[in-house]
Amino acid sequence: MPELPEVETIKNELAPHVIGERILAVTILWDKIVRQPSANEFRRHLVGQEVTGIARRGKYLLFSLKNSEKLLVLHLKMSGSLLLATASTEPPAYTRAILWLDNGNNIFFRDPRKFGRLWLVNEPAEAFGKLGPEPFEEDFTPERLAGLLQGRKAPVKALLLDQDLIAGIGNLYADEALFAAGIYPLRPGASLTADEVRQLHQAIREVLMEGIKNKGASIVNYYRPSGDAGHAHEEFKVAHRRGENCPVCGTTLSYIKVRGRGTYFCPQCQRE
DNA sequence: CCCGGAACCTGAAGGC
DNA sequence: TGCCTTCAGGTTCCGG
Repeated sequence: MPELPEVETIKNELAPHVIGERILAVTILWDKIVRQPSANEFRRHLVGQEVTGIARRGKYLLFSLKNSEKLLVLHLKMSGSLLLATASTEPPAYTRAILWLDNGNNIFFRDPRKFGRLWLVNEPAEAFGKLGPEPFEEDFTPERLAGLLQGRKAPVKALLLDQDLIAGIGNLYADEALFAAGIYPLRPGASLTADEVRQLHQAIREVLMEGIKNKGASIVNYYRPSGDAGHAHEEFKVAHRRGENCPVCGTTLSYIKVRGRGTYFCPQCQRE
């Protein structure tokens, strides 16, 4: 599913079609997609509201409304996408919810695996609790990263995926960042030197920035609101490149599982 | 608190 | 072809 660069792309490309538009109707095709409140209350509160803005926090999207203090919060999880369509377009297969807008730019929330969720909340924390710093905010410094890794025995890759520590990094960009920093994914968090932490900090920002520039990575189930693919995966060095060679040294890339997640790295450039 | 694994879902792809 | 296993970009819950 979308990680930070994909969610950022969706936000950017959705915004001009959605901000200032009124929600004429809400269709929920699978009730459990609405996490809070009930599907009925969710629908009732949103109908007639005007969308005034879209923001991203980590991998969450937040829609603000004109005549309500409440926020519409959304998470796409593994397989969700938001597709824009005109009123005449049929909802694609696996559409779980639809927002009908008064300019005909309806939003289809498509999600084959049914992991995605919607919330209507007074405070963002009701939807996502505690989230770590945004990678591009000023408060995310190398020192802050060092503090987050301090005393942690878990693999550094697992820590990068922990949204309580840093918001927005997912499985693909974690692999890319560790490769760019030359760090073996199973290294305990606390074992990184100050220099390695600095490199990792810079690598995180670089790979995420590159991902945004390329409009996200379309490996499975990621589409931009237009239905187009992103291009970030074409630039990936190791992520999801099983059996291929390291673009730096030519060594065959390794594949292991870290906390159940497929992990790609170069055994030569990222030594134990 | 920290850590690792299972659970939540469905479909596609690969091996035999 | 058919069947079985593995894999897929995430989060949450549960046990140690």
